[in-house]
Amino acid sequence: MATIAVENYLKHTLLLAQRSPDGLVPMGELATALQVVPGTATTMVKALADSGLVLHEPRRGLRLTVEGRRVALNVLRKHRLVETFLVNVLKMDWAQVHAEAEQLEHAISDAVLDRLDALLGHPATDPHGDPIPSVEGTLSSAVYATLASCATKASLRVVRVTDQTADFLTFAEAHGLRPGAVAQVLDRNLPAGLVTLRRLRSKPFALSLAAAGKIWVAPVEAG
Amino acid sequence: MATIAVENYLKHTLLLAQRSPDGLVPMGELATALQVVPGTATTMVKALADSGLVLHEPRRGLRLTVEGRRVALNVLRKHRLVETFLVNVLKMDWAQVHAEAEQLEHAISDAVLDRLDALLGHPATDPHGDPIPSVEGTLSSAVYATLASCATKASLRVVRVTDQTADFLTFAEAHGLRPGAVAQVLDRNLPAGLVTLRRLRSKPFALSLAAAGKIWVAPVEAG
DNA sequence: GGATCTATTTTGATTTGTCAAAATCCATCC
DNA sequence: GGATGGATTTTGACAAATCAAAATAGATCC
Ligand SMILES: [Mn+2]
Ligand SMILES: [Mn+2]
Ligand SMILES: [Mn+2]
Ligand SMILES: [Mn+2]
Repeated sequence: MATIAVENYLKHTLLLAQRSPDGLVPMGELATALQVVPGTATTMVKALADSGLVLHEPRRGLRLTVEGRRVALNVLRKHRLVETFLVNVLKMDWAQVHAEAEQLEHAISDAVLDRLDALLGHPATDPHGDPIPSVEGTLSSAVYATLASCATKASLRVVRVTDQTADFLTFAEAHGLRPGAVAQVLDRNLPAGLVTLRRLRSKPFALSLAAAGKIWVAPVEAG
Repeated sequence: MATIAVENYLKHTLLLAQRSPDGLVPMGELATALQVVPGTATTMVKALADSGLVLHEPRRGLRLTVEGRRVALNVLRKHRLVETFLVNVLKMDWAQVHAEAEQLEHAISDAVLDRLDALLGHPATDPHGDPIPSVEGTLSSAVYATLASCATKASLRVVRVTDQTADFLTFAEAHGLRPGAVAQVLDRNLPAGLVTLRRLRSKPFALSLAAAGKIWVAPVEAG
């Protein structure tokens, strides 16, 4: 069985590999994500490579093997289903559940996972709009526009909020920016780095381009 | 924060101290319960004593400090509430949930614990009839008769099944011996070590005195 | 092409939790 | 009172995961 540390290394490797065309994850990015010093990541990655869970290309980075990806997807599925349970069933704050799931993802058996999945009605996404890997190991990689890149004036549906920090999620929540909400970009001022937004029947407000880029949106008529 | 190992040592110390009038737990019993060799338990207990969680009386045993007992009760509360959740909400087999809870008890935060407790309606006992410690840290120590010690012929209500092994629980379940069930002892043959039992409107069956001693019962009119 | 800078790796050490096996204590039994 | 035996402790070793700091490899920039 994979230890908690191994599960965390594999899960973060999967997440970092997503935004890298060749799936190669630099050692430094992995170390930062896991909050360890670079030397620790190197040591661990070599051990993971010995176990056949990753391929280590010295000085270039690492990538998951098929087996490593299988384990990582299972952990990610647990993480996101647990978050969904905590929000939908236990009614916890969506800003808190990431930290909780970070622990629970390692303690839940596959048997409990299946029951949770059924109880929740086999959800496709978690409370933040993050896709939940299927039991078979498929993970949606759909890419959307963001409030920093979308057309102005059009009505758009929020589909995903890609920042797990409690502060950002609390801010988003306060302005009604959760998956399902409808909003339109009134104005985008690139020199100032500001986006002005209005939710359906609410007062307009502004946020930075950096913050806007974390909110993914889709046309209202779709799905 | 206490590590998983520390939490397990404290929880098992609490459980073993329950059936010892002075609360002193011999090192060997603790080692057996935790499935480690005696030397490992000695080493760990000395570390726990340094942390102020137990008192170590060399060659005699150990006992929990007030702080150690507080931590142990919190872990036990998590264990038993998780078992209750797994059986009552996720409809899992009561023979499986002990092993699941053994992991989950270390991954659940106090915030999640409170929500679970509310969702379950603040239960007093878990699916096996084991008392759930209160948030304030009180734990019922009520002692009942067992099918090995109770009066014969009288109708009795099962209140607790004190063996967590899957085999025994599956056997008990198969004969309807779960908390709430009503049964009577038809006969007790001490030389043969056999107890003959009948549940309400069911065929009589026999089990060993050892097995009968694990089923706790109370008069039907009580509680 | 050589100096410089940065990411990565290596080295040596530490913490936590464990085992195997030897040493020791102490209660009990003649 | 001394021998015996079982429980406990000690000793030495090990695996997993980590850090601090030194060494190294590559890329980049004159
Ligand atoms: Mn985690
Ligand atoms: Mn999420
Ligand atoms: Mn446990
Ligand atoms: Mn129980």
